[in-house]
Amino acid sequence: MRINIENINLRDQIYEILRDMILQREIGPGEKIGEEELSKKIGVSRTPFREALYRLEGEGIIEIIARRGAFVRRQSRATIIEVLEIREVLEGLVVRLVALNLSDKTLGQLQKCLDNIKDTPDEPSQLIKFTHADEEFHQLLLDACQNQMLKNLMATVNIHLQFIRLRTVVIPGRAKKTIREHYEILDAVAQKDASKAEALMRRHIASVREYATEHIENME
Amino acid sequence: MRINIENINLRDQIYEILRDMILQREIGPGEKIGEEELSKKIGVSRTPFREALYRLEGEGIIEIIARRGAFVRRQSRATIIEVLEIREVLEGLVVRLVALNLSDKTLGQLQKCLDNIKDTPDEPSQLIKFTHADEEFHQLLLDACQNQMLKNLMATVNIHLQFIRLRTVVIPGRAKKTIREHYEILDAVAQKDASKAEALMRRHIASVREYATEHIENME
DNA sequence: TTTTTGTATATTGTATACGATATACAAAAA
DNA sequence: TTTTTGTATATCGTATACAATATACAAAAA
Repeated sequence: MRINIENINLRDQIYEILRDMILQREIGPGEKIGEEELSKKIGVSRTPFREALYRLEGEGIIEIIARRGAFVRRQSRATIIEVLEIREVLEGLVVRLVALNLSDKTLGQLQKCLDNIKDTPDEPSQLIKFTHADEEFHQLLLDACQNQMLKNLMATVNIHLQFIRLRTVVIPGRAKKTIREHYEILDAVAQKDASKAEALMRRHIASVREYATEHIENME
Repeated sequence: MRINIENINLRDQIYEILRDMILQREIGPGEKIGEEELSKKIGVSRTPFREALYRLEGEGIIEIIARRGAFVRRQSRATIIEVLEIREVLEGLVVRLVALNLSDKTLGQLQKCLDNIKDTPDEPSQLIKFTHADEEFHQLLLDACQNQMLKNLMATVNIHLQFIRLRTVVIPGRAKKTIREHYEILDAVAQKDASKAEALMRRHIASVREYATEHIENME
């Protein structure tokens, strides 16, 4: 018998470092990832570095062009819509699964998450709080859904989403609308009405998608 | 200006070779993929070989254990259900998108696909034909949906499905039921009733999932 | 001046080499 | 006989070395 200690290897660590750097815009869309330069800065050789790059390419985060280099993909309007279409059905599945298998602990966490933000005024200075609350609500649901593969897929989808999330919440009056919809979803989940929860979540996400479809002309 | 010739590099080729080998059961579940041995047999060094392995791990196809090796993942009952839950909503999205954007060519191909098989007797000796027709129907829909990211996700999902597809169709009377359901879906698509098409597809996939839930005790 | 072409340089793609660890097996102890 | 422990071997993880090509820049021609 043997305890499976964490798989400590460089490629996994580098993968996460690069993913986070792209997420945090330390490497922006269209920018090149120089192997020699960045791997040296991190302090590893190119071999595990390139393994990480290849996984990122598989997830559609970067594009590797032979003998030219690895580039962070630009999010075109079409790509954003594609991601949001997928997000709609996957988030719907998440909430359906949660409704079918709800623990008191999860219910409490969701409730608290919404209650914490509900009295915050919808002002520009507070927008980051709404963004965090929004992300936390969806993340709590994801953590509670008992489908590991779905969690993995959503992790990738969320990377793509990160590029537009701030822009979608930042609309006058949108923050309060989001919270109202979250409460409705939570009610359905609490009643274990999986179909209703899924339908509400899909409409919630779809409204974000429709906004993006109309307003985002070209993402930089 | 520069024409983007196919990205000819070894890691992409090796990735496809390994994926197909696993798909065709040339390397079975639980089996080890020896780097030295197999890369030598293919005729490449371990470097691009390992890059391919790392992408496969990211897709959940294999598991890499540090200093032990890469192993084809066994499909547990829980994993199969996870995949089928995801497949249900993604296939639903596929058919919704196709209904919203249907070309005459696609409609013709789908029609022909079903007509070709509809008079085949539902006998054990013919089962492989039903399997092929089933795969072709779903693949035609996927090809026609205009969401590249969805195509990529479904490609991965389909690898996982490959392990159980034959077992799900092989039920007395199931083949004819499948064709009937496919015709109903096609009708909804032809009428451009996206919601109906999606709902029918989801029910269709869900019935496969329910069968798997009940009957598959432990996949080898 | 503008365009073209050749060469130097930098960077990626691939192979090989080296270091670390898990596994197998044999030998010794209980 | 059974269990434990030490060592040899094989295989994986990482680093380095070499090969191929894209890019930049300079020189020459138009």
